[in-house]
Amino acid sequence: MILEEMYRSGVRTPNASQIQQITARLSYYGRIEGKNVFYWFQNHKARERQKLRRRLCSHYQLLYSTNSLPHHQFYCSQEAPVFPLPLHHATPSPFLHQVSNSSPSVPS
Amino acid sequence: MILEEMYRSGVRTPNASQIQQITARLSYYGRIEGKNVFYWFQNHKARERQKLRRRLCSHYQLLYSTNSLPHHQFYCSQEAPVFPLPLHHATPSPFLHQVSNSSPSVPS
DNA sequence: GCAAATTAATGATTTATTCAAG
DNA sequence: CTTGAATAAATCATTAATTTGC
Repeated sequence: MILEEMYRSGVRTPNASQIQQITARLSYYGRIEGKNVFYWFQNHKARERQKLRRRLCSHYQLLYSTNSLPHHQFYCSQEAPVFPLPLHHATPSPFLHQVSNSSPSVPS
Repeated sequence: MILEEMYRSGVRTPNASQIQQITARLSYYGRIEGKNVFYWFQNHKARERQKLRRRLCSHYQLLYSTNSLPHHQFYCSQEAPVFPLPLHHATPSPFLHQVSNSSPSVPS
């Protein structure tokens, strides 16, 4: 419960000193080592991502099968949205505009 | 997924004809233009760097607090790789074993 | 009820990848 | 181009839950 609370409040990859603290706190309840805390966060983070990915996956499969929509933005990790969406519409930003203008090597 | 596969296999700044090819391939799944592919690679490259920088940054913070090593000595420093952790049983991998011996920073 | 068998969850280890430094 | 370090992803191993046949 303590670890999940920490995870919920944003802890993902605690550094050595954080791990120290957490371990100290948990050791009240029984024998535990820093590596156990380390592994817990590794595994928990990975498995949360996995769950999210599965959810999105089935969602997009659904969309795909019903609407023939492309399933862009397949999964997003907490800190880094991975697949950007194709822009289907209008008005590129000035910067983008400039890039595309000065770069005929990247045609539409 | 396709783009990440390409990125993983080394594509970073595709040239015009590469972008053309990629765009053609992706257009199977929906509307997409060359600039979207171009931007994707720009952004993905940048964000991967960002992530790494964050990681290194927190690592440096840690070292500072524990060892007071200057940045440029860090990678050469003999002691103080931080993670992976000690194994307690059976034939640990050479890698982990070596690290755990030299890494007191996340003790049990 | 109650073990054996099966499935799910969790802990631990290995592998693959990323960027930057040399 | 190679190497080091961090760590995400995949996998292996073990423990907990659940199901099944009696």
